[in-house]
Amino acid sequence: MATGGAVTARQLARQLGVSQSMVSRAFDPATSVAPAMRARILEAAAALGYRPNGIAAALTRRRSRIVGLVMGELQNPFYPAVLEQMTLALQAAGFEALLLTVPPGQQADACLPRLRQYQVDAVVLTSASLSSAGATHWLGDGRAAVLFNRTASGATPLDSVACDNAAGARLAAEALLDAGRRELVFVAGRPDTSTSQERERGFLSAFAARGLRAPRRIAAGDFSYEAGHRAALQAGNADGIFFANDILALGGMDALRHAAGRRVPQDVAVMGFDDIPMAGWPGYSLTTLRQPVAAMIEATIEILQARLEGDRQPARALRLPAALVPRGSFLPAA
Amino acid sequence: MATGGAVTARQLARQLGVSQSMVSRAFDPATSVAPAMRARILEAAAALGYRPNGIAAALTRRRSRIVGLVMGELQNPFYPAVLEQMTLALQAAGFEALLLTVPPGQQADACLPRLRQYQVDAVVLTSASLSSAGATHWLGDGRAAVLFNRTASGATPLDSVACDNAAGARLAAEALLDAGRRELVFVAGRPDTSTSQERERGFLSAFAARGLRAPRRIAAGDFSYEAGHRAALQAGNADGIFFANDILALGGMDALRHAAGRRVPQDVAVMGFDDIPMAGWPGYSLTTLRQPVAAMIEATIEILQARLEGDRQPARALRLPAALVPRGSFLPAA
DNA sequence: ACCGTGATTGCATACGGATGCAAAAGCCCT
DNA sequence: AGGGCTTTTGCATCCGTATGCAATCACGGT
Repeated sequence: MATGGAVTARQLARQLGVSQSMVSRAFDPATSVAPAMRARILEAAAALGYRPNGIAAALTRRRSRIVGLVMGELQNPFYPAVLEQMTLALQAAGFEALLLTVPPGQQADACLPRLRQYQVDAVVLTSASLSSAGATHWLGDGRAAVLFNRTASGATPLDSVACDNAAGARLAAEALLDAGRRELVFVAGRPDTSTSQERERGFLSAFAARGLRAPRRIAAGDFSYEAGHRAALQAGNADGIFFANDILALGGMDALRHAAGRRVPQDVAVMGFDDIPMAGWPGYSLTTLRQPVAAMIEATIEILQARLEGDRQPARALRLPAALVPRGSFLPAA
Repeated sequence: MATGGAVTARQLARQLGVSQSMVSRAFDPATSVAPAMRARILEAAAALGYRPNGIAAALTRRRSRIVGLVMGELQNPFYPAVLEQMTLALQAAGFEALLLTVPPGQQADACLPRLRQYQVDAVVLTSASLSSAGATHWLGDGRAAVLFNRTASGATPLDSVACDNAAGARLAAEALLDAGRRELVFVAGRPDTSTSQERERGFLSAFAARGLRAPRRIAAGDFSYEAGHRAALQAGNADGIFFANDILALGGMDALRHAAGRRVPQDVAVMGFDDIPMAGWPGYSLTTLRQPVAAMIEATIEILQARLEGDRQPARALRLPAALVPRGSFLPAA
């Protein structure tokens, strides 16, 4: 805290000959203060550099306006942009973001005590999840929690915001099938993630709808470049591969071209999911499905605020549509 | 804060028949409490899920144990790993990380009031900087600040931790020259960053030392893939290009290969700086200089702690050596 | 058994603001 | 001018913990 020369509300008040409460109220737009008085206080505050002590305010208000941001998978290039936009959006909504990192694939439960200790109002779990017990306990305290880019498993009572992975993956399958590709392969990522599962389900559903037999499935095991690379080497003579995300697809493309000697897209069409920045690089030019990140973040924050204001509706799983981004790694029939 | 069912020190104390102060002291390893008493309290605390309220503690202790992490350039793939390791290291040192984002190239001064309001103990500025006035004011409050991967400009009294950009860049120049490359080009990034400036200086110094005329310089203007791509297209028939960082180099390589029809490394050797994950991908296999990220983070935190404990020495600019990572985009003579 | 000394413990208060409640001040209308 | 109301304002108190100070305790030495 190091309250070096920090001016306090009392000092400001004394100097103005008013009570400390008035200073406090002047900063709360919801309370009624005579306009002249408020102006006088705010002006003096600006002059002296006074700003209410957020820590002290949190103590009495019993709300810290701090949101915990729990990130798994930071090394996936999809997330830096999310992180950046998310912190900006939180700031715009009047929150601060406390950043926690969780080893990929691990439950975020271990972070809860620390978040609780710092009286965080809410958590956004990005590619991380919470045990059902952890979630219930957390929510029971009147705190909020939203899963971002994950959906709650089973009966875990958590709100979630994600893109419609299944529908997006189905678009991918349909585009590949419409282009006449028949030897298709799905490369799965981390098996315990809702993203990988939903994308697989959506991809398969297109085959079922057309009465085609299910495509081959290769388990990459992980959402990494290396895993995609390894997986692609097992794809044999497939003429189309849909990877559960872009980073897998990039590894896969490199393997296909440099190790397997196959041409993309002539010999094999490649599609990914997320639309990370590198997907657009000319060296890859990866056809993919774009997640509506900005809209997802906006929705996340709206849910958060509603919950903090006491919304007690049952948890919702919000899904926003993914958009097909055609690029050189596979040009869908127009 | 939402202190739902949160147990307070008083409740715990009452239940144990001791005073609230004892509970407080039991959690502070520095105070002397009868071992049996401490054990009893900690045990009961664990049973009831009590943890001291960090917000309240911050208020009395006048230290929040929160560190502001100001990030510019999050879209540069060098930073996610930094961010991840930094938060983990901060956590290990008993701090929480408050994440703020700053538009690239902008001073971080605008964040200070918000950080001050939340009584942050210290700031780590990663690829962002502070005006001299802002720094002085901040430090004057008894708070700490460390620049990471930047060095303070002019008389700004800030500690900084960075890798030895000049020495690293000189290594690059020497390797290229030793391999007989003569038509060299330096591609600069954001002109107002210490990283770009120091790398340029180091690169040039090798030429001066050998009595060679300075290499050509192309200003990319920015540390982005696109900027690197554009810059490379102006490189003409250079036989070696050193880009101010990896992301520029990747854009450059793609431009050289796909747009300029030049082979890397046969026609033109390419080197970057940072060693981001993609530099190791087979499609690029970029020879680069690796920043000692782990050591840099460790040093950052040590400085932070020393300053918070009252260290008043003049600001230091710590530099850790970068290591040459030879890859396919240019194989230095052994 | 008594005193001195250092280790434990409890008491009271402070940290900086928010807020319920009651007093004070305006305001409108008759 | 006076009564009934609505705003404004000040007072007092509380949020949950840390900590200086004084009281209490345990224990060794004589």
